[in-house]
Amino acid sequence: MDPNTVGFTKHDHSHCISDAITAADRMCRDAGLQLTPVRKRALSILLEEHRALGAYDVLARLSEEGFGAQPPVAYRALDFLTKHGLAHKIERLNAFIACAHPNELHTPAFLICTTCHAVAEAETDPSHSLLSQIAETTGFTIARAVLEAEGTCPNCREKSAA
Amino acid sequence: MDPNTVGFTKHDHSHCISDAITAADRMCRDAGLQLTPVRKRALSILLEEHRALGAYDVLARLSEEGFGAQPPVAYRALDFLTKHGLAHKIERLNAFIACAHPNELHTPAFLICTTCHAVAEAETDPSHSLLSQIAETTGFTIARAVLEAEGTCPNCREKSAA
DNA sequence: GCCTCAAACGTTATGTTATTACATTCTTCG
DNA sequence: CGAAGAATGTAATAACATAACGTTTGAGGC
Ligand SMILES: [Zn+2]
Ligand SMILES: [Zn+2]
Ligand SMILES: [Zn+2]
Ligand SMILES: [Zn+2]
Repeated sequence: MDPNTVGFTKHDHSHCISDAITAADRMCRDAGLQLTPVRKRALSILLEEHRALGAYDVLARLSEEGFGAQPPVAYRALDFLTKHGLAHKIERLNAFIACAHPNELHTPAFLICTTCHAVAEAETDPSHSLLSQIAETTGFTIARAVLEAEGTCPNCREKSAA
Repeated sequence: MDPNTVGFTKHDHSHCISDAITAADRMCRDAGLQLTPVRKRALSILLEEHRALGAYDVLARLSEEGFGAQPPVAYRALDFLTKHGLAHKIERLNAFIACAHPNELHTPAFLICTTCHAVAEAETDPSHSLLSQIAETTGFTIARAVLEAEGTCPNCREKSAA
């Protein structure tokens, strides 16, 4: 697996935001979805931070910029983004993060560093996953999977060893 | 995998509660832990229901029975139970469920039926898991994993087909 | 058995996350 | 244009969770 896939590495952040927005724009156009100003701004806020943000964090920034100030403003935008694969909810944190692999259909897995609070999104092969196997043997049909691991990222591990 | 492992099947419920309580009693004694009345009752409430209960559901039943009526009463009991492997938190539901495999050290995986709200706990082999593999290739150290799948259980699938 | 101290418990208060309900505006399309 | 549905805004409330502090209890040392 490409380490970059997993997000604990440095990268060209200025480009990654604009690229993601462009991709989202095109995806929505192609799918007949409305990437409205609030929704687009909510996505760019998540992209800028590059970490998991609570709905109220997003809301605060949206309302500063003239959008509505009530919770549904943030929750609706985030619902749209998560529904269409542009963002994901990290259940363990009750927080949201921009998708690192849009376009591609995927079952994301997240690695959450409890020290620096970085969150990396890894791609998984759904057909080989543990849950799929369990589901197969029991007759359960999976609609959505949550795969999240908490622990220490390589960077923090290194620092604590030093 | 034994289908019973996974909890969508019928079973001898009267025994499963008392057995689990007995096992918990012994486990706590052996480990030098105090399975106090609130904690024991919280566990039996989870066992009786055999599904995921919110902390406030547990609290309501505890307070009816003369225990404290404030949220920390429930949260503290549930924290104890989850910390020592007698119960688990289902992150997707913000709810708690009695462990189906106490004693054994395990990384539980849950199958959540969105129709009947049953929750089954399956055992996993941590070393073979997807997350472990990802972690290994990226240098991430996993402390705790959340594996939850939402979908349709065999019973509900059958009914909807009929 | 008695004392000490940490753990457990109870309560008040508050913080955080999320939804319901309803009025208004914008878009789409015939 | 006009109807229908989607998107937005706001107010109110529900649901989930923790902080802080005083009191009780009981495990473990003497
Ligand atoms: Zn970036
Ligand atoms: Zn880290
Ligand atoms: Zn378990
Ligand atoms: Zn079901």
